[in-house]
Parts: sequence; structure tokens; C-alpha cells
Amino acid sequence: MPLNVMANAKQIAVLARVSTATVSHVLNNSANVSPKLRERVLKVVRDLNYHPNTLARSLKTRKSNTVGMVITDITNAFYPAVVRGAEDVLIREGYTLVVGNTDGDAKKEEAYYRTFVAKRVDGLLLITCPTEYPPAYLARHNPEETPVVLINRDYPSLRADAVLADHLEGSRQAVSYLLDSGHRRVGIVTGPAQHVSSRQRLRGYEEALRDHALPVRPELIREGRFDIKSGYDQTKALLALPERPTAVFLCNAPMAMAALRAIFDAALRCPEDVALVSFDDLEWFDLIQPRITAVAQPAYNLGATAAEILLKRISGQLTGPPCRSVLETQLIIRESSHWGHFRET
Amino acid sequence: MPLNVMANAKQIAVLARVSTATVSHVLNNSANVSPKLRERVLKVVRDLNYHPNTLARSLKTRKSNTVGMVITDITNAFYPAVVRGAEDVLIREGYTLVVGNTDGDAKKEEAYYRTFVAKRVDGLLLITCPTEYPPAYLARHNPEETPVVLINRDYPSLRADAVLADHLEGSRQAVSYLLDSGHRRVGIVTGPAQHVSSRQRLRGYEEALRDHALPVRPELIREGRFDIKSGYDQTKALLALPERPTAVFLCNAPMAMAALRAIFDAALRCPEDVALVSFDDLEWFDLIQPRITAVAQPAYNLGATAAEILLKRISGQLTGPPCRSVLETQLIIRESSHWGHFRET
DNA sequence: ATGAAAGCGCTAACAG
DNA sequence: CTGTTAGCGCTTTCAT
Repeated sequence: MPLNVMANAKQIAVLARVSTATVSHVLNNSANVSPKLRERVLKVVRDLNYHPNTLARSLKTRKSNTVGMVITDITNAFYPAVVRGAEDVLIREGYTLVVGNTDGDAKKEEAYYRTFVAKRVDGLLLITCPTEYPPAYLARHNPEETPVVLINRDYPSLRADAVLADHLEGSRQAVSYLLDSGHRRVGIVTGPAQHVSSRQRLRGYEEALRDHALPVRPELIREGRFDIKSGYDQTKALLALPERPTAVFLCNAPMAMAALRAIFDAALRCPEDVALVSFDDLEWFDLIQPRITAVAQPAYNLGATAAEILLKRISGQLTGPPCRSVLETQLIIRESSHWGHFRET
Repeated sequence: MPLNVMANAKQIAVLARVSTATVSHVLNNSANVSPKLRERVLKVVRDLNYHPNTLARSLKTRKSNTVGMVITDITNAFYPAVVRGAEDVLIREGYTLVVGNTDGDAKKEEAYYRTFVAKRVDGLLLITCPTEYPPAYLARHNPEETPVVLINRDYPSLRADAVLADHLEGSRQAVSYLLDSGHRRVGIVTGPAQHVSSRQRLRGYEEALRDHALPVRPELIREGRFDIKSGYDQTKALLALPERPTAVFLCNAPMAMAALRAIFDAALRCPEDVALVSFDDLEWFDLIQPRITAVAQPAYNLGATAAEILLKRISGQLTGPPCRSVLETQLIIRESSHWGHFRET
């Protein structure tokens, strides 16, 4: 069993013939130390391969220089991109980012939350499991003690800052584009309804239809679970409709990939027979055939912006009521939505 | 600026009219406490929403119940899968996994290493940046203090355990399969040569050729950088050869995706004109057209096995010289490698 | 069964 | 410029 009896400041002090205070001072530049002593300390530090114990330091300073982040699915490329954004700004400011993956499991989420506050992280970046209401632990949480920034989640009751993509507008643009191209029967596979962003993406779809004075037909709306299987099944169902849609809008990337397969398996061509648009972009979308048109969320910026706000809360630069920033999405038009031969108008 | 003045054991003790020792005992079940006192303590804990400070606890117990993990690219689906494997076994044993992403940057890698040992993690899971020789900080590292398990890296000089996929054999199988199908000109796009696993994948290719009494032709071997761009460019170069290969083997998944695009862009069909096999599997490979044949690394198991070994080192169950476990890959045959019209034998 | 007290490794007054 | 010292919040003997 490793004893973890690593060198400590006391030993460094003895070997360098100085006090622990001096050791601390040279290591933190917290006071002027004569070059002579300074060098003596640094030499011993190097010789013993000494790493100051951050636990003790944080205990004393009440600052861990660590931020905890919770994501729901490390396997979905969207989340790693958000993490990267947060990581980059945090590292630049000398923070460490600790990421916990919940797999959409609320128990795991709360466990990570507890671990993080028990470790006294300086702040929290949360992508909670999708629920209508905020989780109980969060309602109990005191943001004065540990600031929280929500990403793509919005619980107004919570007094937490939020950074969100504009799901509604992104979705409206995508569907409008399809409608403008002449499509009149556009199917949609949404995400789970308890998900606010799912509902907003659906609303964008509905608004686009209304903008074009078109009716919302319930049979063209199917609820998926944001995974491959449901994306495949629901698209299949859409394609089996007596009046087949000429375009389908899939509310996330894995479902869009699955939809493409469903189109192929139905012996249909994309985009000639059925056009496809995805909410969320993937680097593969620009490689496969047909290249897939997508609404790109500013994943990296979502993370970076959230981290910046959090840092301001931590430093006290930002105080007062919660702020919400809504970031724009971008419609990337590729081949899967091209003007098929189909046109009714 | 958040004061982080969260409740502490002392306050709990006062409010519950007990000593801090008793608070500690009920929280850790470290001694029998009368139900009466126990309940009193727990009530106060709930009322104050008290979270024991892990920093202080770890400082005292010399145990952080945390494992640090370093990966090179969170954006490549392979690594999140490894993380998931490690995470699952670690969480089950009450550990927290902290993941650092290096982007292949050796400076970041060392920074994460320092952070982790400074936080006194109980163990380290490392996927280092690919280099011929182990990084200097690792050579200096004392595994008696903090055990280390390497994943898909092997530095025999290091006295660290290693868990590896069988790159050589996986690659040999894939290429043999192509050769058995009748292909005689098989191109390969390798990874960077300083990468041990790259070299082994290349060796597998060479051995397969020798097994079939075929010469190794230098013009069929191109070195990529494991990214989309190099995968595309090198495949393009292969396809432009006077004698075009009838099959290409791409040494990782992003390069394989890019290769498919390169084949399309050259107005060639896959697999009819050029067959394609990928080292590393991706869930999309089973969705796109054609479905891509791949050598699947046991990503999840790589992480899980590494975590299990690490846990044994931490607990002292496992002692002595470093162990190496080599895990089998699996060849998943799909459409992209199908017997085209092409056959020479 | 409960409590008093020492100490984990560090930082930060404060003194000299 | 350097050292002494008192904690940070917890766990853990050791008494009682």
C-alpha cells in the first residue's frame, strides 16, 4: 500500500536550513527572499522532487483553484466540445477543471455535485439531467458559497447564471430554410419533452410553419430520445406515412445519422427523395455522403462563456442577480437539404 | 467574492451539543454512537446542508479517494470510451475520477501531472503524448508514492503497469483479411512514427504481407497524423498512384472517415473500386454508406482493466514488478471491405 | 459511548 | 529579509 509519504515543506526547510515560512515564500513569491536562500530552497525542491500539497494549501487559503463541471454524455461529441471551451479559459486563469459524466443519471449527478462541494471547488458548471424542474439538491444550494453557471439549462427559480444556445431560433431558421426551398411536408423527430431545449426546438419548427401559413400536423411530429435507435425508429415511422414527408428535421446529431440510415434502408435517396437537416453539427457531417445540413450550436463558446461568467462570480467582479446569455446558432447548409426534384408551390 | 464560509464540524457539534469527534463518528460510522445523539447530529447536518470538507479529511487521512487520468484528445471518441470504462470501476469503488485533456501537448500533460500529484490523488491513469521515450517527469516519478498505470503506452524503463490493445495483431488480422479476399495492392496510412502503436500497426501490415509472400512496397505506405486532413491527403496520394491500390487501410477512425471522402471525391466507389478498413471503430461506422469495416479496440475494457490494476496497486493487493496486459482487438467486417469485382489471384 | 486534544501540510500575520 | 506561531477542518488515539 503506497504510503504517500511525500516530502513536505518542513523537510525542505530543514535541508535548506530555512524556516517553512521561507519555503512558502519562495514557492509563492509572497515575499522578497534573498537570492541565496531562494536558490538553496529551489535546489532542495528539485532534488526531492517536491510537490506542495494542494490539499493543505486549499484548506488554509479557502481556495481550491478548481472548477467542477457536470455533463450528461461524454460520448456525444457536443459535450466534449463544451468542455474544451470551458477548459481553455479556466486553464488560462490558472484553474483546474474537473469533469463528471452522469450518463443522464440523476443519482450520479447529485453524487458529483456532492463530491465537488465537498472538495470545495471554487465554482460549478452544470449541464444537469434534463428535467422540467431543477433537481432538489440545486434548489437547496447556496450560490453565495459556490457560484453556479448552468449551460443549456434554464431554471429561473434558481438564482444561477445561465448560458444557452438559441434553440428556438436555430430550429426556426432550419425549418424556414426547408420551407423556403419548397418543402411542404416536413417531419420532425424531437428530443424528450421534459427537456426544455427539446420543447424549444419543437417550437421553432411550429413557428416556422406558422410563419409560412402552414398547419402543424401532429402526424409529422415524433418524439425521440436523442439516441440512434429512437432516431432510426421515428424516422422510419415518418417515412412510412401515407403521405411521406419530403424533408425531415432531426433534433440532434446521433438521431440525424440514424435518420440517414433509415432513409437508405427505405431505398430512398437523400436529398432527392427526402431532405435531411440536423440540429447539432458533427465534423463527420462534412465528410459523409450526402454531407449533412445542420444547425451548429456554439458548443465551444457555450463552455467558454460559461467559464468566463463563473470566473467573474468567483472573483467578485460580477455580483447581483443571475444573468442569462443566449448564444446564436448557425445554419450550415450542405448537401442533404438540397432542393430535390421535389417542389409543390 | 464568495466567502466559502460553509458550515464545519465544529458548528455541527455545537448545535447538536456533542463533540466534533462524535460528529466525525456518526458521519463515518467509525464508532458506535447512541441513536439519540446520532439523530441529533444528522438533523443538524441536514438543516445546515452540511458537506464535510474533503480537503481536510484527505489531509488527515492521506487518502483522497481520487484518481487522476490524462488523455490526449477528448474529441476522438476512442478516449471518452476509455474514460467511461475507468470511471465505471472507479465509481463503484468509491473513487472520483478527474480527467485532464492534453490535446497532445506535452506541456499540458506535465501540468496535469503536477496538479494531480499536488492534489495527492491516490493513483494515475496515463495516456501520454506519443513519444519514443517516456517524458522526463515520469522518469522522475516515484510509483511507490503514487501508482501509475499506462494505457496504450509502453515504456519498459518506467516500472509502471501498462494495459495495451494488441495493435500488431489487430492490424495483421485486418490486412490478412483483405489479402485473403484477393487484394494484392493494399495501401496503408499510418499514424506518426514516434507513436509505438503506429509502428505496431504498420508492422502488422508488413507481417500480413509477408505471411502472404507479398512484397512490402514503400509507395503504398504513407504516414498520416491521425487527423482528418492527413487522412484525406494521404489517401488521395495513394489513389493517385499509377497502379492504384484496390484497398486502403487507415490507422485510425478520423482518417478512415476522411479516406471515404477522398474515395468519393476521386469519383471512385467503395468497396467496388477501393475497399476500406479502419483501425478503431466508431458507432457511425455502422450507419453510413457503405458501413465501414474496422478493427475495434476494446476501449472500454482498456479503461476498466487499467482502473482495476490501479486499484490493486493502491490497496496493496498487487505489489512487485510492473505488469502488462494486452487486450485483444476485434475485426468487425462490414460493407466497405466487401469483395469488390476486383480479384487477381 | 463520548470527549479532549494533537496533528495532517500549508499559509499568513506578526515579530524581530 | 527571515522565523515563530496559530490555525484551516478534519480524524483519531486515548482518557473518561
